[in-house]
Amino acid sequence: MQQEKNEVLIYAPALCPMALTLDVIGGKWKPLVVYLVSQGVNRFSTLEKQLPGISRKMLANQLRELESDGLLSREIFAEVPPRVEYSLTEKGASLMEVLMPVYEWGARNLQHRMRHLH
Amino acid sequence: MQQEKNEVLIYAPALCPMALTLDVIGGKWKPLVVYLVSQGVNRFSTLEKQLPGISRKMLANQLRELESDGLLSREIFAEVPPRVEYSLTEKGASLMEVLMPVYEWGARNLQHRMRHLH
DNA sequence: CTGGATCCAACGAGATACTG
DNA sequence: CAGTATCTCGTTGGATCCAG
Repeated sequence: MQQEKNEVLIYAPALCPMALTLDVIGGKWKPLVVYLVSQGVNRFSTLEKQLPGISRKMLANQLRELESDGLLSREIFAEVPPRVEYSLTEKGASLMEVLMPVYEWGARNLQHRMRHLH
Repeated sequence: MQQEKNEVLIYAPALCPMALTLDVIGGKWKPLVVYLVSQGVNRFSTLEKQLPGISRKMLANQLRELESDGLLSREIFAEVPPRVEYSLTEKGASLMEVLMPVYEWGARNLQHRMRHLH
C-alpha cells in the first residue's frame, strides 16, 4: 500500500470517487431520505412526517438532487389533489448495497455519538 | 424490506448510524486526508502539499476531528524543528475497508461528475 | 399536496497574522 | 514546522408567502 517515494500524486475532491460519492449521498438528510424511500415511504408528506426537523425547502432540495443524480425517480400523477411518488432506481439500490456495511460499521463503532431523543 | 403498514418509525440524523458515519467521514476533505495518511503521507506539510486548495485552518480542523473520532492517532516528537506524525488507527483502518466498495461504486457510477483539472 | 421564490440570519470557510 | 486567533465574507438553511 505504500507509494513510491518519488511518486507525486495530487488529490482533489473533484477527482476522488470517494469524495464524489460522499457529495452525492452526504449531507444531513440524504441517507435517511434514500433509506426511507427504499422502505416504501415514497411521498413528500410522509417523508416529511418521518423526518422531524427537516424543512420543506431542504426536503425538496435533497429530493431534486437525489433525482438528478439518478438515485431516485419521480412520478407525477395528474390528479386532484396532485400526487407525486418517489422510488429507488437501480443505481440507487446498488448504492444502498455498498452503504449497508458503512451503516453497520457506524452501528458498531459510533454508539458513543448517539444522542438519545425523548 | 417493506415495513408493516402501521409501524411508525421516526428517523433522525442523531440516531442513524449511517448519518453518524457520514458525519465522521463526510466533508470535502476527510476521506482524502484519511486515504493519504493510510498511504504514508503522515505529516502536516506533506498533507498540505497533496491537497491543493485546502487551507491550513481546514486541514488542522479535519485532523483534530479525525483524531478525536479515533480514526487517526497523532504523535508529537520533541525535536527542533518540531515534528508531528499522523497514522491510521485500527478503527480508521476498519473504516477504510468498508469505504473501499463506496469508492469503487463512485468510480463506476460517477465519472460524469468528474472535473478535469489542468 | 407538492413544491418554487424570496428574504434574512447563522454558520462555515478563506486570508492573514502571530506563536511554541 | 505545525499550528492558533481573529476578522471577514460567502454560502447554507429556516421562515414565509405564493402557485400549479
